[in-house]
Amino acid sequence: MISKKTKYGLKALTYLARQEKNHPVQIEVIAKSENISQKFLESILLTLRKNGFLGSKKGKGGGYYLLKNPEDIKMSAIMRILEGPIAMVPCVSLNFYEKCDDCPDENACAVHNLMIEVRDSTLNIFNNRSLADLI
Amino acid sequence: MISKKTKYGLKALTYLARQEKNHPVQIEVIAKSENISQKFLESILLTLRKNGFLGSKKGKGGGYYLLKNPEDIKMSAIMRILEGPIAMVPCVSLNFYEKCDDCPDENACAVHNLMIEVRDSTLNIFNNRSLADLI
DNA sequence: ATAATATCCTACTAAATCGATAGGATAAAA
DNA sequence: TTTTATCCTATCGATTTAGTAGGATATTAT
Repeated sequence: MISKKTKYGLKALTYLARQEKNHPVQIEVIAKSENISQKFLESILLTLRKNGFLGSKKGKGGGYYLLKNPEDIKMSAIMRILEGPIAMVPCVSLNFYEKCDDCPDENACAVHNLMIEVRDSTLNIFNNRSLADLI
Repeated sequence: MISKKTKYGLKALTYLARQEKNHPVQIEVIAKSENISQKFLESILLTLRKNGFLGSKKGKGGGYYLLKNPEDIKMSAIMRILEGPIAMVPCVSLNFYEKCDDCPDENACAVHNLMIEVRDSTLNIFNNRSLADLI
């Protein structure tokens, strides 16, 4: 299950992807349109900006806007920033790898190989879908 | 990410799948072999028994054993008992469906359709793999 | 009978995560 | 200089996670 943070972030990004490029949208507008707590969304958009997906403008007429074309923003990149690992176990994650405490040998772990398969199939989707596909 | 409960449960099930059928194994033996807290594993095996995957025997020579052949135990069934929904959002779950508070119309939700795709690809793996495939 | 063995069951707990909320600082535009 | 809107840090209640404690129950062996 993904967190609300991730879900709200995805909805906000698709909202922005539907706008004309470089036209900033205020947090309040997105929050109301998507039924999201404004303050919560504020923090989500902030992390998306800090990670290079969004630009922002302060003052009147300000807001957030996409920095790239929706076609050029891979779902896998978004998911990793918002949700973290795509894999179901840390020992199988490509970007957030961690060793399991209970496994002396990863390759001997039955769970390991199944989870690699799941990771690959999920990644195959997220790598081949862009923000443009969500609209 | 799956919980430790799920991971430990899977490891314990594969341990039992490697035994001769109907030969009970004590919690302690599995726990030590797989480096799992015995008390924690106890509660996991209990839920697996209550959900029809395992049988148990008390007293000396007792323990847990599989009730079906490993080939006949689908990964999807195990995952749903141990982890819950396979889907990434409740509104896309087949067995644990819940409506999203923020979505007036599911079919209009951009996230929804992507998550259906992910669910189907994951389910495709879990439905076509059995406990026997983990050994 | 009774002692030993191993599951059964309920309750509790510390730590982490989640989904926010509060309140002011900062920058840009009118 | 006022208004607007993002920026930033800190806090918080509720829930979940990963266990732990301790005894009740059932089975087997002596």
